Amino acid sequence: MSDNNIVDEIFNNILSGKSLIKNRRALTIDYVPDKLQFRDEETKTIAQTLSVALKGSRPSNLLLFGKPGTGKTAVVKYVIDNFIKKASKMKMNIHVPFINTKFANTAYKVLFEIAEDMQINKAGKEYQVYFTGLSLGEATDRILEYIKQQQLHVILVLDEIDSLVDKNGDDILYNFTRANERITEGGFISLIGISNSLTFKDKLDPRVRSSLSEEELIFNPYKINQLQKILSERIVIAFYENTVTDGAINLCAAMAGKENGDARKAIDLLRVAAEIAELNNKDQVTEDDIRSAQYKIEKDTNNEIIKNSTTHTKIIILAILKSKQGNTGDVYDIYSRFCLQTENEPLTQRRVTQIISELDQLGIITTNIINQGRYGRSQKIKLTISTATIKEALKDDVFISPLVNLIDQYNIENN
DNA sequence: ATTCCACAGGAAACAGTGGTCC
DNA sequence: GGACCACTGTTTCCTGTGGAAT
Repeated sequence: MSDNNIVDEIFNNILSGKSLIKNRRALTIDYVPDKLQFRDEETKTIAQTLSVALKGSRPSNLLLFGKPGTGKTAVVKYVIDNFIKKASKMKMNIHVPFINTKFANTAYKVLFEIAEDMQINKAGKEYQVYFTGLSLGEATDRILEYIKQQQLHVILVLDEIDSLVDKNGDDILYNFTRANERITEGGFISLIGISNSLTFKDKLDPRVRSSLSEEELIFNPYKINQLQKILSERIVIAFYENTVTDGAINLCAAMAGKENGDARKAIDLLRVAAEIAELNNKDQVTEDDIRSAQYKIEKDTNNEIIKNSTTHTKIIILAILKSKQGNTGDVYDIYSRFCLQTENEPLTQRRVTQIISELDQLGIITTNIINQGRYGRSQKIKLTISTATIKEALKDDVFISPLVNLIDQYNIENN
């Protein structure tokens, strides 16, 4: 069969094939349903806190904790959507910049995003926060001055606040929790922090901690039966009738339940499974499709991570692959040799340790600290992905592919 | 009880880059 | 055009760790 026929077949299959999904947006991360399940108490608390703050024209800060996919962001977005509608009816002057600090990952980027979101950058040159060039102090001053002049009520939402503080410290939070002392008349800023880490608070300056966590909410992970209900409800919105089997829903909930009760993951798994079923021209999403989806998501994620890594990270991955002992020293030796072979200046051991720990966080490898007494302390490093995945991801990298061939030779010699 | 190994990982500093301001 | 600013990736320096060896 020629390539053209394969393309034709796939094209025809997809276009003429049965569609299982009727509302794709309902299966994306940004979708906020009309009614949120199992989070009534949390919704009430946030709405109450904000209502009281707006009624009394005074700030009120909130801190939300919970593992990924426990509905923190969805609940906040849900409350805020309703708030904005209400406020515009009542002609209240409120602004709600929603900043994901995983993307706006420096203090300055957060300030820039706030200015963009509140359209401060269109308000006049004296308030403008440029993409770069200003000092942090000047950028903060301009935003606060604008809030003061316009007498705005601002509810600043910082999503993934823990990653911002990890990287940049809590200076920006300090500035904003203290800002109201400077905006004495008219406007004010309330802060809602959303954190994936429960220990995040310990990293804060005591003054920031006390004012930021006036009110705290913990989002517990969803249980498997709750995930089943969430999925069932979402399926009604997103899928045509009878297109997802009960078995598929149960397996999907069980898989996501095992990983911290992550509802986002459950919905994502379902979406990919449905796409696989559609591609195969099936009438229903079954358990097999869920399993295939799980495999595809893992494979695609790892492939993307490796492909987009720097040359040094790629060489380190290959060094781990080649290392027999799998300890830091051995991996560093092999890495240094690989660098010489590819005419790269090797990084220091300190930096390599850092990269290894980053790979651990990404789930590409696992590390275990082992103590060998007199023979020191080291990490046992193991790859969690297959050699085939690594080779597939690196095959198009002209600088690295000679090393991949070298690993192949090594494997043949050792078999 | 003390020494020693082989690191882990925090803190600070630095270089290079890309931007604005005056 | 030079001063100034922030960001990223890195190096340098340093302290801490825990169990085997002495």
